[in-house]
Amino acid sequence: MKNEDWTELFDGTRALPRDVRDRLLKSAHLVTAKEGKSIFSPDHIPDKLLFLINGVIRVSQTSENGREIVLYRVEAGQSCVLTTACILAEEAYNAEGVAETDIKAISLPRSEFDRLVAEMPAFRKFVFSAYSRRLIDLLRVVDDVAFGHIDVRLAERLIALCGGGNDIAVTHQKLAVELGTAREVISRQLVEFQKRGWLELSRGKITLNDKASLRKLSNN
Amino acid sequence: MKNEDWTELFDGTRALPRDVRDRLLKSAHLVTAKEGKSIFSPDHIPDKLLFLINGVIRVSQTSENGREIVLYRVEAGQSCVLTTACILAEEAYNAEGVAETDIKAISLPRSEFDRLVAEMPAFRKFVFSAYSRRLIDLLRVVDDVAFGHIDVRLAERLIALCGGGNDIAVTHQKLAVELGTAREVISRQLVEFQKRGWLELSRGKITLNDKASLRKLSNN
DNA sequence: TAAACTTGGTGACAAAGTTACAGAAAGAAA
DNA sequence: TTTCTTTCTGTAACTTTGTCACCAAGTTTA
Repeated sequence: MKNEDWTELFDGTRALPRDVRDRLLKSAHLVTAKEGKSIFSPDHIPDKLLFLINGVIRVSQTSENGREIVLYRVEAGQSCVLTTACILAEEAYNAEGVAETDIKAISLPRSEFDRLVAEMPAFRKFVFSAYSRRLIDLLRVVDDVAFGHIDVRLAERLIALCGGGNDIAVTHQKLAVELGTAREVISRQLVEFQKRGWLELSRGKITLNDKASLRKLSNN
Repeated sequence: MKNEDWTELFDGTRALPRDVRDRLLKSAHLVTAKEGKSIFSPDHIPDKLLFLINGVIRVSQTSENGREIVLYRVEAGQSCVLTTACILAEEAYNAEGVAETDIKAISLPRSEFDRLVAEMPAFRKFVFSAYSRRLIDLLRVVDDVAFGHIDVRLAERLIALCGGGNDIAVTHQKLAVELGTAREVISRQLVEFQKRGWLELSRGKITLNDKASLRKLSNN
């Protein structure tokens, strides 16, 4: 991307008056990160608000005994509010954001963030909207983990990850992290799906043969 | 409580200038609800911000198949932000807030809420603080449900619920809802604790005999 | 090529959730 | 009071999920 007007890309900034947007173009700056880079973690909480232009940030949580669960993903056009939330709260938490792809984002200083929230109703709405989005994402995770069945959740996730195509490049361990369970549980379930002819397994790759059945199991 | 200055009771309003507080005393009004009353639910989302003066609101989530889990509690001096969050997001969610005791609260109209967030840094900080508090509460719930062991979680909850004393007036079913599990699982675990001499069971009541052991199991 | 690491397969077992009842205690109705 | 009804608890059998231990095949590194 050329050095274009990124304020055009976000709901929260597109609606702002021209002079404010020009101010933003000066005060904020572009940051990039390679795939796999940690964007925030308990050790490293940035004091900026991130607006994601390109790529995906995967936010996950790791337990004491090392198991991990994916909470949600921040996609292009969205902002990463968990960090700003957690600057205020001084309680311990163990969520981490990792660049799932190479990413490009706008980094907005806290002072400017505060000022925008104060002065611009459109921006305020965007921020609150982002918060509620994440709250609801988490409600969904709680529901899934507490009450969901592993076969349904796995089918759901496979459909979500294939993205139009039929192949998914993913290890059983990665899928286990998606759902917050153990690798063996995923392997078992995948073999079961394979027996039903719904998919083919190979090292590091899953080929979906019968998306309809998977979709049916996952109720979408 | 007499018709006092409730703005003194909240972090978010105590720090405001006198004239703003006087304005609030006029625009907001006192609401009360009896124990057991539903404060908000998917069917009924109030468009006000609630400031809780007295009592406790229990926020829980119910699954399709009827099982339920307690997410967190809103206590006196806190505000109930989940509702405001969810007005914006149009996605479905199934959290409900129920008055766990008789409650007394201040109801602030949305317009006034917006204005305060815009104009008053102290209020803004309070609101963001409330959001992050809930986000972190939910992170904790996810961690517990996904990775926690039921004996540890139950011990923890028993210690939290006894509140200084030794008796807890609660049914096994209620405890199951606290942890998002089944009644039978709780019964089984309570019998185990009883065998170890940590507590006594009777209908609708649990008497803790050895809080130290429970506390040790729950790692606090 | 050999060694080290990653990925996946498997069996045995433990923990937690489900199903299906039964009986005791408390409260309401006759 | 006695009977009926509801609520609460106990329990056994079974299924699902999570854990542990270990091995084998593929991949990368030395």
